[in-house]
Amino acid sequence: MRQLGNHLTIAIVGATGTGKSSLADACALKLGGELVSADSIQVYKGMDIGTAKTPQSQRSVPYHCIDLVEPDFPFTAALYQRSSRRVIESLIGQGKPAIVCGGTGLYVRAALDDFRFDENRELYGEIEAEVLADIEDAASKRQEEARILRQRLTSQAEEMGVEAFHALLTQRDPDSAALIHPNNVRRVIRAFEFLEQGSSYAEQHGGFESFKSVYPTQFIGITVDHDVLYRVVENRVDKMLSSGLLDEVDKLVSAGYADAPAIQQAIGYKELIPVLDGMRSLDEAVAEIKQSTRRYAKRQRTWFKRDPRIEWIDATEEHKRRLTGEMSEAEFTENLLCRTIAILSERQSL
RNA sequence: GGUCGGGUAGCUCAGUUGGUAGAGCAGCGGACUGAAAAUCCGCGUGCCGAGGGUUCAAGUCCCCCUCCGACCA
Repeated sequence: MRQLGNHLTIAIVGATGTGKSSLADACALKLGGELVSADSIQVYKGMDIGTAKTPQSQRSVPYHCIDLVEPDFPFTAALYQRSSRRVIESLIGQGKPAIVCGGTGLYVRAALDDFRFDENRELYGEIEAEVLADIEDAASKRQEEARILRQRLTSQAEEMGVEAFHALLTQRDPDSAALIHPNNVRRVIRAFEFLEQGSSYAEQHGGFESFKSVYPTQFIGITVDHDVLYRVVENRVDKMLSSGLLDEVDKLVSAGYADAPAIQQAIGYKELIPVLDGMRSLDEAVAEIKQSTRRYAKRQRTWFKRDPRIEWIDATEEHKRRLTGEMSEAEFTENLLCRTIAILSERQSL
């Protein structure tokens, strides 16, 4: 079994709560590989319960791309690409499979696909660091400059109004403007940033539809019917709260991270800050967390659905049995692992 | 038991002088290359509580029944 996939990278994807993490851990153990997280929030230190990071005690193999930076660090998909690829390449060098596991679609593609963020490296400068701390260093070199540009564009958008701002983009770069809805100010800003670097949003966008991985990769996706997944997700949110999510948020706030973009964006964090301030009830916040999680799961589904490389495993029945207690966590994971291995064997015999 | 108010989309409600309905939220679908757990786009048929009446035409007026709420006994 060891040889099975030792030259192969494995990606395990799907919406939150489908059971990716436990499968990926078991899979990595079985294949003698290591785990590479593809999650935009798990990269932050101190955000553990709310991001459902696999607790240290339950990790069977080394985990990478987790706890990379402090919550106020402006992390990006490009930085993720650099750090994940460094790990994957090193694992390939050692003949160990990398198990890439996560729900952030963009990060999965950044790690594995021919996505280029580095056409204009000068934005952040060359990052050749071996150590993660150096990423922070290298990034901070141009960080200030990038922030000023983005601020300038943001206030320009506010002054002009979205329509005029988009019209300006149409003048400067009609191809890119055609791809972006005027109301999507963030992306219009992004398109101007490309122009500042002498590149273009439209140009980059061209590669989106071609699903070509840079490493030989087997994609495994887990699906679960909506109603079942929603029940799983709601249970999980309740569990997070009983395991101290509120305390975790409190700690982050005390550490001065209340306004950090990561916290302001992350489901389970942004909703609880007003609770700590006494501005809203816990019940209300919890209901909102569940709702945002459901919507998030939907967006993830939409993202992964269009990737033709993914081999889907439907885990609806297994989740149902887990909910009723008929099936244990271990049996659940074992079941998914068997099906994953079957897919890998089939691939290898081709 | 009586009086008044109300029963319209999953929820909260609009609905003008009668011309067979529309907002917000929820929900669903979609997009996505340096903020992505973010950002953005699209989608509204529902026995208008039941029955009867007036009318060419009733969510809208009349009668009756029923349910909910408030008040009076």
